Amino acid sequence: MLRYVDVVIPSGPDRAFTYLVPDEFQPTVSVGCRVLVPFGRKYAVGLVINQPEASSRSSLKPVADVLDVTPSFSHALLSLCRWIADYYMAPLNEVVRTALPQGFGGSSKRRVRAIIALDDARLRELRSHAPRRFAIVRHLIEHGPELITALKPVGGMKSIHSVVNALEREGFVASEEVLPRSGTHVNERDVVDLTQIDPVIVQHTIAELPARRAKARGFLEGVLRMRALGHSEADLLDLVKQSGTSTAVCTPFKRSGLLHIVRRAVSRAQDYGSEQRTLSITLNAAQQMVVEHVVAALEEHRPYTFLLHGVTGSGKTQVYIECIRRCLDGGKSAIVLVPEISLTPQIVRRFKSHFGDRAQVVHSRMTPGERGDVWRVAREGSCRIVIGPRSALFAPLTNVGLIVVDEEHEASYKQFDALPRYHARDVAIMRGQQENAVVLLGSATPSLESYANALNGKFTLLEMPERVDHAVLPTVRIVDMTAERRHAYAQMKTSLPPDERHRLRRFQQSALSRDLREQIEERLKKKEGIILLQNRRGFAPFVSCPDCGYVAMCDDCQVSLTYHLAKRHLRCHYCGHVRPLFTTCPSCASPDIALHGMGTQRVEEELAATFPGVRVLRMDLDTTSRRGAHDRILSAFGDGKADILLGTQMVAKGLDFPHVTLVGVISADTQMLLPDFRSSERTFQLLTQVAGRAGRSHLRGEVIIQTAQPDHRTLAHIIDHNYRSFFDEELASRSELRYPPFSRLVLVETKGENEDAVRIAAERIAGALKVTPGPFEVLGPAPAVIGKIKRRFRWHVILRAPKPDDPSGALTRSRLQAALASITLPSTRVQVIVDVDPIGMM
DNA sequence: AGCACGCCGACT
DNA sequence: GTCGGCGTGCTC
Repeated sequence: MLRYVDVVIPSGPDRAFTYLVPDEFQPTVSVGCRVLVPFGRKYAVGLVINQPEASSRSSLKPVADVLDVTPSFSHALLSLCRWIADYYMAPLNEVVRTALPQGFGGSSKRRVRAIIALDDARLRELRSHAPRRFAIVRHLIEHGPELITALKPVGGMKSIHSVVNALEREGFVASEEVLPRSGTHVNERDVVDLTQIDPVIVQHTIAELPARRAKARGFLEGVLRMRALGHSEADLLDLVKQSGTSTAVCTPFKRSGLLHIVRRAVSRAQDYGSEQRTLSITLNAAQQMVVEHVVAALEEHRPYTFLLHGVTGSGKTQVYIECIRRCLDGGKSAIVLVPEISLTPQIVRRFKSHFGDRAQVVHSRMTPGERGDVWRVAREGSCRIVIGPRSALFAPLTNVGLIVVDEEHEASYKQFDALPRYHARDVAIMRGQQENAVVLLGSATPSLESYANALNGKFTLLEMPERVDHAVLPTVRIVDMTAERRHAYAQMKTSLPPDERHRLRRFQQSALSRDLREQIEERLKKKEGIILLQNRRGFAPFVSCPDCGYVAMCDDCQVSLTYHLAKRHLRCHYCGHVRPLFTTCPSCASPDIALHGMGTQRVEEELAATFPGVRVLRMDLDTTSRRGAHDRILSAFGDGKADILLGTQMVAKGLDFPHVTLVGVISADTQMLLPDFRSSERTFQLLTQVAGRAGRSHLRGEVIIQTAQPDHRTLAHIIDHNYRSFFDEELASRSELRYPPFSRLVLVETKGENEDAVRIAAERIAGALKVTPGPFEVLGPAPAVIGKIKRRFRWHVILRAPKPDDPSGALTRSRLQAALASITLPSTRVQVIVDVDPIGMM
């Protein structure tokens, strides 16, 4: 009998803990099950990762409860978590936490209640000598029991725990642990069983009701209405709410047998109201070919990775849908990864219309409960397809046959701001390997890494070079904004009186070149759609004093503040702090301001001034922060309620509006000039993607890219729609500079409020690495490009390991681990962050 | 990761 | 005596 379990605790430290298994749980507990365990003074959800034969410890606590009948984590999923922990140098418990739905890996919370009367003499005494403690007790008496976290602001103190402990010792309060959410308890609701109803009798009852029972009448009428609509069940609470009564109305009806009320487990897993019927798709020859390759691999039941390179508008989604259908026909399930931003209702509806409730969508706007429901139905097998961003990768589906990674080049697949810092595309490939599943990566602009893998034989390359329905790729033109500027300057000068000409030093250049302006004019006349990209939000990205050169900076971050027009304030795009625009320069008291650069708000304003009456929809972080705003903007544009869709990179992703014939890029420069070895790749991807929004029907599309660097190499490949020539050139440059895919990078960041401590930590880490012999070079230490974010200074050390010297990266990781273990940090308040295969290095 | 505990110093 | 700030150590 295995009487012990090793448990990792998602909300705990980076270790496993051993527990005893009481006899009653012996039959149910196994590796991969979630358990509830006593941990310190709390109860925590844990995951069984091992069942050891024996334990050397004398005192072990017993498992308090088993939360799964069948394991939540299959062997394959658990070993995937182990791989992530190892490869990304992340704690296993953190990996498990990300693999579980939000909140499912929690621990108990302490709830405190008062056990003293308000008029007690001891309380008066407390009031006089410890007013803050008194405030807590009074709050508890007045508001009832509270979680200790809710008490923090009441006392206005930092260390609330010791205070509550003291109060508990002295008999003022008592506390208990509230168990964490575990997902074992299904939500239940009361429903009226409409199949058991005789409408004639109900009608009769309604007629018999006395006049004063108008609400009961309304309730019964609601029941009849639902039945007439063809429903078999009606939610009791909904009926009650509609008739403005309480659940008490139905008790007499229940007793008389008029209504049958049953309790139902309900799931909030979305129902988009779509039918289960399977729509047929007609695939063209190229699409058919791709599907056949994938299906052949599915039938082999061996891991296989395909890279589908299909130009924008080549019909990749149809291919995914057909592949998934064939996967389901083979009795297997599927996962579809999509970048968060492209989880538009358009896409969701397409999947839903083909697969109905067999497909479930997870996205960031869902509540934790909704996500938990999807996870549960995936586990139970009632849903076979999970669609979502990064985290959908961990869906507890069994028998996964296919994993689709749409837009595989998207940077958002790499988690960079939390542990584990994993790349969902790469983990998808790993999950495919471990579960003998086919992985289908799709993109119009594959990442350099993936395309290189396709050429070297690790992946199989599939191509769709043509658009569907005989649509053709748009023509792309470059407009030189420096020439434009010279022209505008000359014009402005000649229009001024001679004695003022020499005083003109600066003028505000227009966001729109003459060429773009003419094209917009033409589309407006023809009622064709226009999309404009300006990848910067706000009005002016930086603000300065024209007299002394002072630039408004964030106090907490090393970045300039952006002026926002709507609220007329300055905002930090890193920490969100806002501050009013200065009325006089804080440095020299000059009353003037200079607004520099061009954000979406400024472009919006100029469009309104240039084209009176034009209807512009702006789509950026500021207009899409509210739930559903994103969708509202897109459907408004799709319905022709606006002429121009203007926005940041959001407008580049996966949108399909057949009436759009013009795409304008206000400025390609910000993207091209970023100090990052991937900036060319990003530029190519962003501009190709946004260009792909034009001409997706029989109407020919046109793209205008404005830039101050018309000769930039990347632009030539975009004009030609030539991915391959871009790839070859960029690969050569990566080779020369020894960047990925020729090497593997690991970024080590130190971070903290004490600048010296952060610097010293980085120096020690770099020092230790430099004396560690290993197949890598050490770059740095150096301050990060953005040297401070949210008051915390940042330093970087970069490891670069040529691929041939350390193909798996294992050597680099173990040497780094050793180096980190060998040093002491100057302060515990310096954080060390390891990012394997970093995506951004700013 | 919490959380407790022990120390010092500021403040009542 | 109360509280914050900080370092240190523990959780099966």
